[in-house]
Amino acid sequence: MLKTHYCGELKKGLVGSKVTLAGWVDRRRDHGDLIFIDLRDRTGIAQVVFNPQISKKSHAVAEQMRSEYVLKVTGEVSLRPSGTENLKLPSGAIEVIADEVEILNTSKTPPFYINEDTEVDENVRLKYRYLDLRRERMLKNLILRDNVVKFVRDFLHDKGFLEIETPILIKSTPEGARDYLVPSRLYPGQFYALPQSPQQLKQLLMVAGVEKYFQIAKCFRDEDSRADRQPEHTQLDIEMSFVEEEDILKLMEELFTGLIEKVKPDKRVIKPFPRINYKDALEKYGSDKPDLRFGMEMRDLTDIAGQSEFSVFKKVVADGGKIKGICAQGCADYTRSQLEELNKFVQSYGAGGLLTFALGSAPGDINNLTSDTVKSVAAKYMTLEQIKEIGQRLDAKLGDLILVVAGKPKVVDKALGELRREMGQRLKLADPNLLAFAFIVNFPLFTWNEETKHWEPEHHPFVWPWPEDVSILEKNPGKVRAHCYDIVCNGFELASGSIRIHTPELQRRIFRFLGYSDAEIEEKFGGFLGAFEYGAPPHGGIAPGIDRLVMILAGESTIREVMAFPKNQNAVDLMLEAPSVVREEQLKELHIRLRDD
RNA sequence: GGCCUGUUGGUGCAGCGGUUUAGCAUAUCUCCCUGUCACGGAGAAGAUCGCGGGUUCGAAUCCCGCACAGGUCGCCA
Repeated sequence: MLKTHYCGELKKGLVGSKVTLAGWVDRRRDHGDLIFIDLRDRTGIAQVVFNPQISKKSHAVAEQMRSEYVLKVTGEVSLRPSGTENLKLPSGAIEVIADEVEILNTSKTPPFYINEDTEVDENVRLKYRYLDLRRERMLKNLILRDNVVKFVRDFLHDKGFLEIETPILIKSTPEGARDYLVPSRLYPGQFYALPQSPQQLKQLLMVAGVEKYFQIAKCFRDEDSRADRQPEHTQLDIEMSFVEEEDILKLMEELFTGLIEKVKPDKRVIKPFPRINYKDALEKYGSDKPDLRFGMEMRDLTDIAGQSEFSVFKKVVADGGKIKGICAQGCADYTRSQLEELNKFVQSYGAGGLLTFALGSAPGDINNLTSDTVKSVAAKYMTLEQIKEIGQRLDAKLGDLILVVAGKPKVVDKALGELRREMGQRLKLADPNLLAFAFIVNFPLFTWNEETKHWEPEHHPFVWPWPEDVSILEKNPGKVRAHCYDIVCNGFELASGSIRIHTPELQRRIFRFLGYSDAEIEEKFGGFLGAFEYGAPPHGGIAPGIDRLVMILAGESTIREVMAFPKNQNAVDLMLEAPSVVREEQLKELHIRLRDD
């Protein structure tokens, strides 16, 4: 090794000993005769002093040093003269008096600050990601991610899980997201697909008798990116045989609570994780991934508001719609332009508009509400009693603002749910140190797609329906319940899993119901179903997203901040400049001719 | 594909129709400095204000189009 110690290791105990450090120039402070260098490596920063009276030669070298130069320094660890200690640095009580130094490499002036935590344009950061990762924030995120993955591996190994790799080149299947395809050289016109997840493979491992499997698995989906979605992401893929839903949930709760305790002990977790029915989540929060760090639950007001003379409400009720509201505490003083902003907000989610009731001006009991202190366009078409009743249902007080959306049930839930999220953020209702985990359970097996006019799997086609519902599978598909569960945390879907179908008959029946012909089933899933003829055990699993988990733990707002080399929103790697054109010979080998359209 | 936001020296920001010769901070370069730690001091260099059109006597500033980026809807079993 070119070094005997790491910068972050230097402690008072080493005073008097000779050490050799190697790292990067974080900062140089040149006092003419005396030069201080903050030397940085992965573990931290150590101050190196170049004194011409100790070594004229080293001092001359130090005069040439610039930010990010790579150095090897040898010298004695010394206590700093009293009064010059730096309490901000862990190594601030000591310094290294350099007597030998070598510049291992020079550096151009970096395009942005490595040694300061300032916002830098993400294009520039991604282009120079190798420099961006030198910054403390990124290094911390990489270390956190390593800690998370290590904990998970140890935890699952202790529980008897086998870590098994599955291939990256697999078969394209219908359903789900758009596949990334890889052309086959040996088979003209044929393609591999990159896995959207190792779903079928892990089920086949259960048929193989592995019983407890996990993998830190790369997954690929050729869909548009978001703050929490990238073309490739990492899942903790888990599958177990002879389990019931309860076993998986218990395991996950133990994993996550243990993990937080170990890697983020400063975060608060509510135990046990609440379990919320899918239907209730939509009803109360308008989302299947609610942020449970704050309340502000939605309440149905259709029965009250529908009684009023307000034409908007009457029409919505006549059309079979519903009317729901939330209560924003202390927001009765919102200005017209603030309200208009919120109106636009709900409209962007398809709602006709937002109806507001400002309840008085000063805080007080809702029963003291008077008609002249209610501000709302609907007020004159409603009785004071009706407005009070709405307020009571939403636990509102005087001084609060009631926000109401009316329309088609799905649109109301979506728009008001997003508004709840937005208001929670504006009012800073969510405790940043709280991790509000919850299980979302009792999903329906199918969901009706209005556009294709088909029933589609709510989750995926391998989910085990409740046995007592199997008889109504074809007759009343919307009523079939699924052994399917999500883990949500702070408004993000962190994991998704299910107990799987393990008999070929039922699996075929589901495929047929979803509209596949027997020939298609054979072609797309023949191998998979064949395996199930040979004693497939009951099994199930779950797959938490590592990127999202680490993002939440790191307090970051995009998963790009916890990935070493992410792509931008348009799926471009700005550093490698991928994707790129390839040589004509490569295309020829792959039997590919480009279309020009 | 739709909607919203942004684009000003290397980086971060200000300027939002007229003494602006585009300002500030920081980085960079030169010189000075033996106890700094976001060292300090003096000086220098560095920008056709994303691109293209238009309005105007006059545009970084107003309008239109385009590009790029971010957020989001659609999409994401």
